[in-house]
Amino acid sequence: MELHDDTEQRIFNAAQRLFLQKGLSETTMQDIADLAGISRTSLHYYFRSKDRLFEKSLNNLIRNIMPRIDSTLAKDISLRDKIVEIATSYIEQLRGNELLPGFLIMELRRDPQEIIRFVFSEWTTIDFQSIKNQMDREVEAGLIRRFDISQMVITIMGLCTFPFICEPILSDVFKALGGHQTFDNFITERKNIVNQMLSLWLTPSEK
Amino acid sequence: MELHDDTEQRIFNAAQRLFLQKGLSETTMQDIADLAGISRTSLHYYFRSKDRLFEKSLNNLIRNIMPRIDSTLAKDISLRDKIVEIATSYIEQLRGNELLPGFLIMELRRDPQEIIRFVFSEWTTIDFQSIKNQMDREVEAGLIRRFDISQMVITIMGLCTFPFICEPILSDVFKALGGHQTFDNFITERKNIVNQMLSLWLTPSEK
DNA sequence: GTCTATATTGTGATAGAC
DNA sequence: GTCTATCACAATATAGAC
Repeated sequence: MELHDDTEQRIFNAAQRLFLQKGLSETTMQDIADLAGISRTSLHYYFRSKDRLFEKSLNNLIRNIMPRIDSTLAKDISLRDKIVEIATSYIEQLRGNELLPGFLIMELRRDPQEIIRFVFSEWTTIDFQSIKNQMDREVEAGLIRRFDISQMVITIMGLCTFPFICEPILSDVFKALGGHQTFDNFITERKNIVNQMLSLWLTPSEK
Repeated sequence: MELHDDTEQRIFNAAQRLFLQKGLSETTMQDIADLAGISRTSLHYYFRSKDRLFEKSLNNLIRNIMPRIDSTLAKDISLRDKIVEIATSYIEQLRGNELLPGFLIMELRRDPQEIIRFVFSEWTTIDFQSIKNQMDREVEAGLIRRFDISQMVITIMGLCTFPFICEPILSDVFKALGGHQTFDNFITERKNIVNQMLSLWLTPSEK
């Protein structure tokens, strides 16, 4: 991301923030111009159209949306430990990007193909075969329960992202349920729960 | 829902379907008129404005969005069995309403207050105190692990809704991961997984 | 590079003929 | 009730002065 000058960067930051919060169609060029402190028409000088500006924002935002798993998968630890580490570090990753999961889902509804293309480009570096091999070995050795990778991906994403998706209403839910936690505490506790749930589930049942 | 005549019903159905698919701002009165087979201006005769039409659609759609839990909670079974039954029957409930979870999340981003009001109106019938009492008794008896109700709600919603949210891209994911399942099989299998995960997690660890 | 002025289109809404 | 004609307005985008 080498942007030519300061103004261009300011516009880009403003656009990203607004798209992230409100999505494409609810964000107007006027909104972006106001936040960037520039006149509406000048946006077109830097970015030809709203669509091009959005596309650039999307490409930048979407990079933080998937769990970073390569380094964990490369470690020499059990598959169960890898999965738990992926999930908990994903929660940590989302902590600084609370709005990303909701944004992803809005995009997924608006243009599923766009998301598919991105997800696949992320997955080219992942060696699924070696995951399956490790699974075979550890199932054989009675260390882990066999699982379907698609289901695992959906499970992890659901467990980790859903609190962030619900963040706008969570503080009211806490009140209703008699609790008095902060969102931050909730997320910290969440890491433990996800850790436990995945560990227990992946442990093979003793016959 | 007693609607005056057939045309009004047709409009209402068209509007609901489009709002569900594309959300409020991406749906135009023209879209609705086309799908209902009527001229654009005639919509205003039946429903004063787009906002009123959307509000009526929302009130109707949102009723199927939360798990139906009252009858399960009233049963004379263990708390663990109640939770598992709530989750699995929720998945079954969503089967006929695949688009609802995504719609809920779009709404939640557009107008969180609206969703909060609705969730609370749904929860007035729930006796949280009796859940807590049952939990106390069963924790005492070593039958269940103590859990936080907010976390449980988020866990169940995340596990159950996320496959439906991802439905538009799931068939491509199956291909990429070498699987060849249908979405329907995936959901059936999902019920087992959610059942297992919740059961295992709620079982107290033996010391 | 940045602005003012303007073109163009799409959308929600109303008035009035039939 | 349903349509045609029209209004009002907001939003993207372009042209051209400076």
